[in-house]
Amino acid sequence: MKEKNRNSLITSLLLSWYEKEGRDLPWRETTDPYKIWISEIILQQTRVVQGRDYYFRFIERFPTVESLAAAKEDEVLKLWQGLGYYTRARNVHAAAKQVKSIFNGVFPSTYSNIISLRGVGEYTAAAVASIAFNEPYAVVDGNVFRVIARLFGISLSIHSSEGKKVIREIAQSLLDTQDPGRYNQAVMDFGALICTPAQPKCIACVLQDYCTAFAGNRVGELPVNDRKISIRNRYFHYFHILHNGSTFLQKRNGSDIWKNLFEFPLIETTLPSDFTELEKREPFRKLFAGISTFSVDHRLAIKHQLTHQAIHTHFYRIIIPDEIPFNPPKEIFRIDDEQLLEYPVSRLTHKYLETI
DNA sequence: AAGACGGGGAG
DNA sequence: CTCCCAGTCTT
Repeated sequence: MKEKNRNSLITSLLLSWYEKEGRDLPWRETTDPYKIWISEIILQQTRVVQGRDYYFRFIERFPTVESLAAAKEDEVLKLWQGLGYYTRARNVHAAAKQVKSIFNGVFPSTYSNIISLRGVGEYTAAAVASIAFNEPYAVVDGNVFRVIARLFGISLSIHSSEGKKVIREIAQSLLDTQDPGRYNQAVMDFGALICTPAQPKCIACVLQDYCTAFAGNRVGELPVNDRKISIRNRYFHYFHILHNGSTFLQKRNGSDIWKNLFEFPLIETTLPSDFTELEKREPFRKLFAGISTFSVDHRLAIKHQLTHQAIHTHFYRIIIPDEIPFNPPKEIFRIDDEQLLEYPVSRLTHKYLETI
């Protein structure tokens, strides 16, 4: 019973803190489940400041789930350009079509139906179900993990299934079932503003007296994150080809990075490579088959640092004389320069386009 | 259970 | 440079 009192005290302190100090976020002004869903997808692994403008643009272009379902994937990706994790854009589009075909165009109103949508996992389903439909599901995101691990002194890794299970159970036990949506947003704001990853504001914390980590001087050690990421080096050599007043693009596919985004013809190597060395490679000969004379101009070198890979990139501008016929492999298509900006591209390719 | 998936900001 | 952000999906 002591435990129960402590938990309900924590919950009410969290709620009264949120009442005074909670953030003013645009998607909190709506009760439209579609818009709340979009905001939750955009905010996956993404800071509020980074996603905010994307949310406005997305909602303006696609104000309803029907409008999104009717869109072309390229346009959805174009709106997502620069935000990262492009699977979210493809999934959100696919999910809108699911809503249309499976739920008659009406956004589903229960946790189990919401989680059946593409790209919606436990977190997003709990968030939308609680905020838009008042369903009693506690969210567990990075903030919640940190807040609960510290409050309750949980030393289990946040990547272990046991750790996830324990945190999820505590989160659910803290939930205010009268207003689950408000409670969920309160914990997340608390994690984002007070119980931050680095230099948490313990001095100003209303839960200080109830925090196991604070009492044991372990705030800096929790939550336990034993993830070790290795960074892979990759070498991309892009060719901005000019021929007869047009240029050339291709679409990325497979299960690699930037799936379904566009880019210039590319040769990837596992080791650093200069142009002279590239010319000797089979992919280069295949790309420029029959082209004996062309001019080469090294335009840009960029190291693009991502979470799991470092992409060392060179952009070359290749000018092929107009009188020489150029017939690249079929996956590479010809476009006019003015059309270049209509295609969704990675941040990396966009940086190059900004220089020309 | 472990990796892959982006980009940016903070320290 | 490392860490991590309103996570999800694939292997």
